[in-house]
Amino acid sequence: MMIELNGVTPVILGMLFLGPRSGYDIKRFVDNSTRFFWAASYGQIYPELRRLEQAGLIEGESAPTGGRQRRVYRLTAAGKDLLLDWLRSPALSYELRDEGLLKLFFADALPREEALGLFRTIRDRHRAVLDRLAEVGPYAKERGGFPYVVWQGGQALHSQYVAWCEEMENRLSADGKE
Amino acid sequence: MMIELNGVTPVILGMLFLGPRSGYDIKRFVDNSTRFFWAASYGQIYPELRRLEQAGLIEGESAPTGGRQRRVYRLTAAGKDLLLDWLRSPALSYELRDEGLLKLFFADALPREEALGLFRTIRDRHRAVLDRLAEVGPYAKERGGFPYVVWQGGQALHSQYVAWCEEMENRLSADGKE
DNA sequence: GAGCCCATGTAAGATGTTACATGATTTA
DNA sequence: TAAATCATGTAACATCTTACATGGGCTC
Repeated sequence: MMIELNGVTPVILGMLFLGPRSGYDIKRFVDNSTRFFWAASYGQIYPELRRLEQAGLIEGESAPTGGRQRRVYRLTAAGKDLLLDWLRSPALSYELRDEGLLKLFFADALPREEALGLFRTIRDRHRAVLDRLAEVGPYAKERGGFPYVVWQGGQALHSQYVAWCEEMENRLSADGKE
Repeated sequence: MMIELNGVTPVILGMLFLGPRSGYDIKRFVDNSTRFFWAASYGQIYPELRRLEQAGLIEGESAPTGGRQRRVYRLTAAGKDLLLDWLRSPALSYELRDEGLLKLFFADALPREEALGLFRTIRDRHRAVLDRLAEVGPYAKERGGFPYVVWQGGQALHSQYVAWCEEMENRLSADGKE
């Protein structure tokens, strides 16, 4: 019953709460949803599926597609309990690793024109994220519920980045100095 | 001359561009500045300082405080060049790991009241970040330049999180459903 | 003189990504 | 029939954090 949670545990429990899935399905779904704020790789997913099954938190069933092997997992009652425990736990980690902001932080080393160019580069990066979000938007909307709420949050967040870059570039271009 | 850049390389080059510093100084400065979007630990900093010195990108000088050993590094011309190369490189990684959004994503598993409570928890987390930012604000402002620009960006970003949480909680409380 | 800060450093472990291996099925 | 996709899995690698060891100096 006592099981250590690692980075991928809640993702798997949560994804299986949304419905039975294979490891492959989980990976694909993650890449179109939580990927924007929480990634997961095969190297984490497959070993963890077996660990969680051994602990009785999920149950796997062979469900081949033709001759193609496939193992679909579903959440057990114990697994649902653990998901709820995690959702109710006070811990809320937050880690950001943003090379754009890091470059901007040291941009005084660059000639001013190039430094201001960073705003455009960063803006474009977040536009690309917005494009990606727009691609998955229809699925998020169709699904509804909290996943769609979070999708809207992502839009707001990256739109804010874009707006901030444009505002800052304009402001700093206007002044000779900041 | 050919040297691999790792996660801590640009931080060290950038910090030494801002002025000569010891490893300890770098760590302390990072924790009050880039930490918000780019962390660095002793386990990365000290080995990297030696590697960069061997490569001729930085130069260390013993500068003890009384009998207390201390080694202060400064950027060489080659180091400055590498910093500029990095600043001009097109790559801009971005990774977010936000347990708050992850919980929100799976919040349909919770009773509605508790799910809405997540907005308050997340909001408080970002208020705490804003408090931390406010603490270092005076130093950022005094320093000015791009570090201060980035500090303002951090404020905008986390204020946006706070505002979004409050807006969403109100909106979803108003509807019986979303 | 106890406890905290300065200062350097590393070992061990946790974590995560990448790339590949395998093999079946579907699509062009 | 070649290429893409489905599907599982792991080994090797890269990365990063934590905790500790060491020792001097400062403050109460």
